Order: sequence, then structure tokens, then C-alpha cells
Amino acid sequence: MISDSYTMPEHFYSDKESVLVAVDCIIMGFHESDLHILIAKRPFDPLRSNWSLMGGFVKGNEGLSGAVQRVLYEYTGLTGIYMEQVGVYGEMNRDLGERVISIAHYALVDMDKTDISNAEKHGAKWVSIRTLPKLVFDHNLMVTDTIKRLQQRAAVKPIGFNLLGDQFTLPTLQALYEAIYQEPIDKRNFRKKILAMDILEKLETKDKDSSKKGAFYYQFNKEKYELLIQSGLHFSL
Amino acid sequence: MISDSYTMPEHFYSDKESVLVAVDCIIMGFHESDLHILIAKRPFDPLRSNWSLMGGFVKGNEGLSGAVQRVLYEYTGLTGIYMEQVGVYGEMNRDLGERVISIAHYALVDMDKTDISNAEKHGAKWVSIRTLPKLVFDHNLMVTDTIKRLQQRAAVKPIGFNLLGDQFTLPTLQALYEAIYQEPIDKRNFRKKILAMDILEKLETKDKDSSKKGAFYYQFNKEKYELLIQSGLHFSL
DNA sequence: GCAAAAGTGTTTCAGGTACACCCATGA
DNA sequence: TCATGGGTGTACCTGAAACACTTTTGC
Repeated sequence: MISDSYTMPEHFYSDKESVLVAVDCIIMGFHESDLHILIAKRPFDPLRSNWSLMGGFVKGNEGLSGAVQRVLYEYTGLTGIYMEQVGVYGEMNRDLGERVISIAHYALVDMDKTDISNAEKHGAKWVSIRTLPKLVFDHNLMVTDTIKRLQQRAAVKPIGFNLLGDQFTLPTLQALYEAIYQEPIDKRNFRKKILAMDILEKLETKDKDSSKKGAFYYQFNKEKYELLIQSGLHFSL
Repeated sequence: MISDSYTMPEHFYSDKESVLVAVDCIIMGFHESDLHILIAKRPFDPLRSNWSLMGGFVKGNEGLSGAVQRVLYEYTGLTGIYMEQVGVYGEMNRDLGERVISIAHYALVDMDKTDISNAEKHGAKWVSIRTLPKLVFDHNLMVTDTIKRLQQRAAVKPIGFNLLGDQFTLPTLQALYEAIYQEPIDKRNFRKKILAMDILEKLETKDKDSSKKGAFYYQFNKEKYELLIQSGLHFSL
């Protein structure tokens, strides 16, 4: 069953070669009922000035999460942002330059609190996921994988709030979930479910910008959410 | 918002350092109503001869999935096995030796078709996940992450069949799902659901080993499953 | 004949989905 | 006054969970 061309554990780990490892960040925001992603012009060859995700190489002296935080900070100035691993993209020839293994992470940010002016000088911009251009290498695949992951995670953990400011209206929240799932949700059913979870607090103030009547602001109550989890109940949206 | 200690894209990707990348395989099997994992004595320092997952370093000239397939083949002689990525473990100091980024994958194998005699010479053995010893570094974490992932995946895709032979009885299949979810399942509800999916075929023969009455063998019908998926229906167990 | 595992249906309940009208307000 | 988006309740239906007895056969 084991062919002669393979050798057993004496040879395991014997030929250690190191490889270039990159992190690519899918930085997601929410604006005007659409999910957006921050993309930039690739600043060097190969494929210089083609559209690309935010990325950087992992340095020898930093942890993986450190590298991700660094790249995120460099492009957006943000720290302490919600991030999750999407996956590893490691086939030969996925990068036209050298062999690079890339580890994709997504970040959920509040676009209003995100200053991309520095990144903009280098061609960075927000684009709607509905009008995403062709990106370099397998970056488009990373984005679609991210959206799938986000759909799964948002269904089971209220991470969507990371994309909004401290206060938001229920119509906005609903639009966010519609953007994540890419399908319309019934207004009454949505409010019923989200309010039944008892993790939101209704405020006295209203947002009068998007309608004449105005919609009440709510805020996410993290304490209530933690209690809910500890009592063994499951979130499901 | 961007501090001076950070530089913008001119410096992105400028200091390319390569790092050691390993793959670790969580090779899972199913035996006597228990999930099992293949572990081995680590064959070199540091932590020589402590229990460890099957692993190996990624070579400069092979893709990530190639490396995983190679390690799996070296230890089990198996090819074409169902595998999925679990995640990347990349913090500094996770490995006592050098800085190593490790990418964990799990494999679902049929223990009866898996010849570990070669690996056994080097101390490899199957252990039940219920009696898993302390493994080196963060390998125990990889295992618990794998089980979580397996639970999620098995609920939505019938991957469990990869752990069984071509033929199996419904009591066996139920025991498998009970092992994955680590909780008992009602016999009648289980049979109802699994048979309603119409992805199994009942055979004429019976397994007389595990009971006097004998339980009918079934086999997984991949064609029916593909049809089910294409018709937009969702698996859910 | 009895122990041991296989096999079989029905009822109940909760949660999901579908659905339509009134309200408040600025223009 | 009317156009726009915000806010509300009910009926139905599907799928999950609970539950107990009969069958087969080797010993």
C-alpha cells in the first residue's frame, strides 16, 4: 500500500523549506443598503495597478493575527476590529510572481468611522460587492468565500452589528441582513424575530433622514447577548 | 489616525520574509461507536516522542493540497480521501522550536481500509476522541476545532459516509451521527429523516454480527444526492 | 423462552412564512 | 393632500421532538 517512492518518518520534516506567506484582508463595510469592500491598486509587479485586496506579507517576527491587524491598521487606521479567518489559498501558481501562500481574513468595519484617506492616495476605494471588478489572482474567490462565511456566521452570531454604528434603525438593520443574505426579508417577521431575542434596546430618538415619519434608533446590548449565550440559548436569524 | 510609525504602500510587501509552513492532519475514523484520531510519536526534538498529529512541512515546490495529500499518503497509504481545511494556527511561539505556521486539515477515512502498519512502526495509533491524550503544541485545539467544524459540515452535507465502508446499517449510521454530535438521537426520528432524503439504497443483505435479528445494509447513492442538490433542496440532519 | 437489538407511526408543539393595513410627517 | 417609509398582528403550515410496542433470532 505504501509505494517505494515514499519514505517513512525518518524523512518526515527532514527537508524544511520556508515559503512566503501573505495575509489578504477582505475589509467589509455597509453603506446605502449595500455591502462594500475596500480594494486598492496593486502597487508593484506583477499585475501592478490592477485591483486587489488589501494585503501584506507576514514578517518573520510577528504572529499571524499581528500581521492581519497591522495590514488593517495600515490601510484603515482601525484597531480592535472584528475579524475572522476565511481560509488559506495555497496552490502553486496562484500568484504569478513567486509561490505565495495567502491567508484570507475578513474584517467588519463601520464605514463612517473608517478613514481611508491615506489608502485613497494609493488608489484604494470602497466598491459595492454587486459591482466588484476583477481582482488579481484568486482574490475574487476569496471575496465569494468570505460572503458565504459571513452568511453562515451572521446566522448564528450577531456579528452584523459590527458593520453599523452604535445606533441604528430597524429598517437599516434589516437592509443589512438583506445585503448579507442577498434576498429580501419580510419586515414584520424580521422585527418579530430580532426583537424577540431581546438583545436590542429601543432609544427615544428617531432618525428623520431617511423618512418623514422617522424610525426609532436602537442599540445592541452586549450584556444581554452574553447572558443569552450563557443560558444556553441559540441565536438564529 | 495613521501614526508615523506606519508607512503606506511604498513599504507594503517590501520586506518579504519567508516562514516555515507545516500542515497537520486530523485523520478521523469511526470504530465501535466512537470517533477515532490517528496520532503518532513526534520523531524529533523538541518534544521528541510526545503525542502529536500527523504533520509535515510544505515543500517549496508543492501546493498546499499537495502537501496534505502527501502527508496523508505517507501515514496511511490512502489517496483520494475527503479532506477539508480547519484553519491556520500562526501565532508566534506556538511551536517551541522555530516559528512555524501550521495549517490544519481533517481527513475522513474508513478505518478498515486504512493500513497504518507503516506508521505504527513509528508509534502511530488510533485513539478515541474520548480518551485523547495531551498532544504537542496546540494540536489539542486543532482537534476540538475539527470536531466543531465536522459537526457544522455534517449537518449540511452528508460527509459522514466517508467514515464508513460502502455498506453500513442504519444503527451504525446513527451511532456515527451520535458520535459526531456527541448526543443521543431518537431512532425513529433519525430513520425517518435520513430515509426521507432518499439518498440511501436498502440492500437485501443483513449484518448479523451486531444482533441476532440482523440489520439491513444500506449504501449511499451519490447520484441521488447530486440530483437532490441540483434541485435546490437542502440537506439537514 | 428470553435477552438483545431492529424496526415501525402518531401526536404535539414551536417556529417559520405569508400576508395587508394604518400611521406620522414633510413637501 | 399625498407620497414615502415606519410600524403592527394573525392564520397557516412545516418540520422537530417526544414517545412505546412488536419482531426476529441466537442462545
